[in-house]
Amino acid sequence: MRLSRYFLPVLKENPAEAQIVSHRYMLRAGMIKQQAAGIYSWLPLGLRVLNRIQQIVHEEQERAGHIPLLMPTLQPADLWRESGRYDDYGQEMLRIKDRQDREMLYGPTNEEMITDIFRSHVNSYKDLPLTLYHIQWKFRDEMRPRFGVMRGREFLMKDGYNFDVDKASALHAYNRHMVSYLRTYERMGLTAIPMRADSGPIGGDDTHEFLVLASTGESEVFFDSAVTELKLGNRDVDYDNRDEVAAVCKEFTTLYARTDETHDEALFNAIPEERRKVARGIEVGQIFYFGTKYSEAMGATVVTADGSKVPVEMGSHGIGVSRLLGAIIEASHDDKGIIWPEGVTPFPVGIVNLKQGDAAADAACEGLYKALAAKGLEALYDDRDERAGAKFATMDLIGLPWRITVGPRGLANGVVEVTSRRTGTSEEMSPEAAVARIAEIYAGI
RNA sequence: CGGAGCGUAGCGCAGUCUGGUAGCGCACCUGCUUCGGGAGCAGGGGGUCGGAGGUUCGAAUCCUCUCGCUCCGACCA
Repeated sequence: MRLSRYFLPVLKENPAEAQIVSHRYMLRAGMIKQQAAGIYSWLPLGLRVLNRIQQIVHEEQERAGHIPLLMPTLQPADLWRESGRYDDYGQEMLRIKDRQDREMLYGPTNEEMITDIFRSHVNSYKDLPLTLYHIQWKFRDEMRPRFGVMRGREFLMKDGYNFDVDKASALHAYNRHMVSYLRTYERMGLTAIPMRADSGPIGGDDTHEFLVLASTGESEVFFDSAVTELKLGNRDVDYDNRDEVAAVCKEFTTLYARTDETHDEALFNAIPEERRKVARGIEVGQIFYFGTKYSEAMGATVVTADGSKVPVEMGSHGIGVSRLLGAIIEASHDDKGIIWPEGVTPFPVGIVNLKQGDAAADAACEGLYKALAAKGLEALYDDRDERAGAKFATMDLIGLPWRITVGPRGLANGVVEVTSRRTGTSEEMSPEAAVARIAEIYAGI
């Protein structure tokens, strides 16, 4: 993408309404525009990151054997009357009437609807296990939206629902989700710690929240510092192997890590003092096992091998997709702007032409741009007629992890500069070597 | 929903207390110079001061109502 033809409305000054760093940078980098309290338009740069995150979520869900579908944002009230939640949900649910005076709602979650889909089409234990998920906009009419996309009223969420014939199978689905989530967050450059959580109004027995440590987090968390060292890495987990999946879960949930809801002072104090940490965290996901709460209420049953009819065992599992943008920025930025991890960056690399209009510089930039494109890497080429300082400032703000700087001075020696946004270190090399370097960095991503 | 603030040009703000017909910086447009970390000079365009009503010769400024947004708290992906 050539910046001169792109739509990237960056702001030099901090908008007054933005109090936390991720909100400020998302506004300043031209990623979002607020339309009402907790409701945002996604501008091109923000949409690119949102799409990257969605793609990673999809890939990891499908790797775990979960099936994507898409349910609507609007739902009929009657479905929610079956579970009893139409009355329970309260003011947070946005209720609407259509022209026929039918009661509708803008979905805050989809347990009822997915259960309806399931009961309409599945009757036998032979069709299980089944996990269906979607990534869809939700609306919760929060009392107090805040912090930009971190607590919006309209937000994009991945929500998945497992259907299993018995509790052991459902718990395997729960574990499968935990492992797939660990991998998902790691691919986004995040350390998200699963913490034993409180089940809240959705109800259920087993539940973990995934928290990203950040000083601006809304939850207080207590943990053994050793949990932050755990990494899933590239290990090849067989998602169908119950013991293997359970072992990974055990590895990641044995050390103490809890939110203030479930914190146990006595257990916490048993941790060696130097590893005892109290911090704040951003909740970026949650997994639940809730058994037959919805299947019983809504008549979602299957016939088992012995011919009896049982309500299916269920769980639901969510990732706050739009919130992740904020969480990633909170976890990865400096005083100049955002620092995107390679996995989610809107563009893999930026090209800065220090002297637009200089024949050699222009030609070298065009050459780099095309050579990168040929390797499947779309660079953001700053071809504006701006001074070097302005171009650097823009690149630093929007946070592309790698920058290739091209100027007449370097070209006279046959070199361009490759700079890491994270470390700030630069290395001179030929344009061909620069392309190869960037391609190598993104080879596994 | 309780508490506290704020709405003046695209953005950041001053002006409001003490009423006299709107200003600064950035951004934008034109020209010249400049050009490896948000350039300089000169010129220019842009605002029914959130909205409605009221007081007054006169309202951004005083009064009433209203809408919106932000922050703290209780609730939440």
